[in-house]
Amino acid sequence: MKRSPKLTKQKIVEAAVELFDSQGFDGTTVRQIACKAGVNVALIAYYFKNKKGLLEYVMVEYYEALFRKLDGCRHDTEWESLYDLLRHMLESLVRFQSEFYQVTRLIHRELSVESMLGREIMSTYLAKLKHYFAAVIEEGVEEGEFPPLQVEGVVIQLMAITSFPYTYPQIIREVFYLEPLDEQFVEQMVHYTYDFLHHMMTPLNTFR
Amino acid sequence: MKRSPKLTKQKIVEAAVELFDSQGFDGTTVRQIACKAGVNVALIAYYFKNKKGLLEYVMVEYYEALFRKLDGCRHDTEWESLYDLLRHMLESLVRFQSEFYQVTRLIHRELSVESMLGREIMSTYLAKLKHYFAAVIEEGVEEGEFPPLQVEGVVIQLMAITSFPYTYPQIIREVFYLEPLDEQFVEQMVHYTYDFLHHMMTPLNTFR
DNA sequence: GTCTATATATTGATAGAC
DNA sequence: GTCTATCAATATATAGAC
Repeated sequence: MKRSPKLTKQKIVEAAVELFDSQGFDGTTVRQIACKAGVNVALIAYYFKNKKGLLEYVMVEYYEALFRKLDGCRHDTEWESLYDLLRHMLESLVRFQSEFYQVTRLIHRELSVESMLGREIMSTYLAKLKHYFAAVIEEGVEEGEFPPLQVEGVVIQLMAITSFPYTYPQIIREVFYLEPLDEQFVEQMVHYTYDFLHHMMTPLNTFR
Repeated sequence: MKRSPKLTKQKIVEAAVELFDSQGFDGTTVRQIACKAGVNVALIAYYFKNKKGLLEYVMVEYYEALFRKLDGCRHDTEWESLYDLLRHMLESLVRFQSEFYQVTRLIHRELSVESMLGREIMSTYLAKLKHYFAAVIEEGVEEGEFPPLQVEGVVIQLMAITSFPYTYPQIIREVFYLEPLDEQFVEQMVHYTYDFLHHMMTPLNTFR
């Protein structure tokens, strides 16, 4: 029985995302993926060369989609200040991470193990992500819209705040009894981020 | 050739920490651990029952030490306000995570995979950690030292900010070109955390 | 406490029929 | 594109000598 190639490939990706997310990359076998996807094991090698190739495909797809969305903030939406743009971008980031929460978690986890692939992802996509936000902040500082602030420090903390609930959703669930995927929580998260930003932009602070 | 049991056990733990940290739990074999520790493979089962038991031992040891240190903030050091105590506790947390950076990273990573052990660690130690900080903040709010604020939200963000550099040290290194284990960086981190706290305590903010 | 030797299972990947 | 069958490597865990 032949199947549409597009469908088979997609089913493998979906199964892999689910299993990599819940069990980790090394904790997942190609057989489990094939079984969950309802396809033959050999098809993983056919479409993705090997298990690592499948992981790489998922990671690249995720970041390409993220940057398409962030580019949309720059060009599509109307923003009347850099502060406004920054808020748009941060909200987009939070919502993207929430929407693709499984890939978000699995990427961050695999990023934390020492590997070639992790290093490549960091040097390309994470460096780009940092630059997207740092550039806007730097521009705001230069134009006098923002007070002088340590750009890198702000970006690190923005990354920390926005990623935490989606890399450790179980902590949010089992320690704080909140549901990180609820729209209510997402709005709360966006609010937190806005507040943090607002504080950073308040000149009277001692933040250096 | 007989060896001191204390030494052998410790050598296994040290090797395991290093390998679990860099390669992940599932990515590490008991043979690698035994080899790195310079002991026989069978001794892992002798001392820790199995690989999972070794991981559990490392995690429990880490959190027990952390809480001993945090308890020290409450009782040993002199603090003249709850704000002061909170700062002491946060600095202790940051420095502890920096000192045992390998275990910090491996625990956070393994916490992000769906497992019985992870759930147990969360429901005991992370819940306790949350309570340690939440209790001080709540006390401060009740006594009027702090303005009214959403305690849980503050704790989530404190956890996010303080843990990020030690769960993703490679991001700090390869994207921001900073060394997360330098005393200079640690001081910067403590400073960030203090600043965040200071902002939260400033009543004029819109943080709810 | 420490070792060797081994049982048992499972892994990722592929060759080749269809 | 999809399948079966299988290879070769590696995994954890343990039994039993020392």
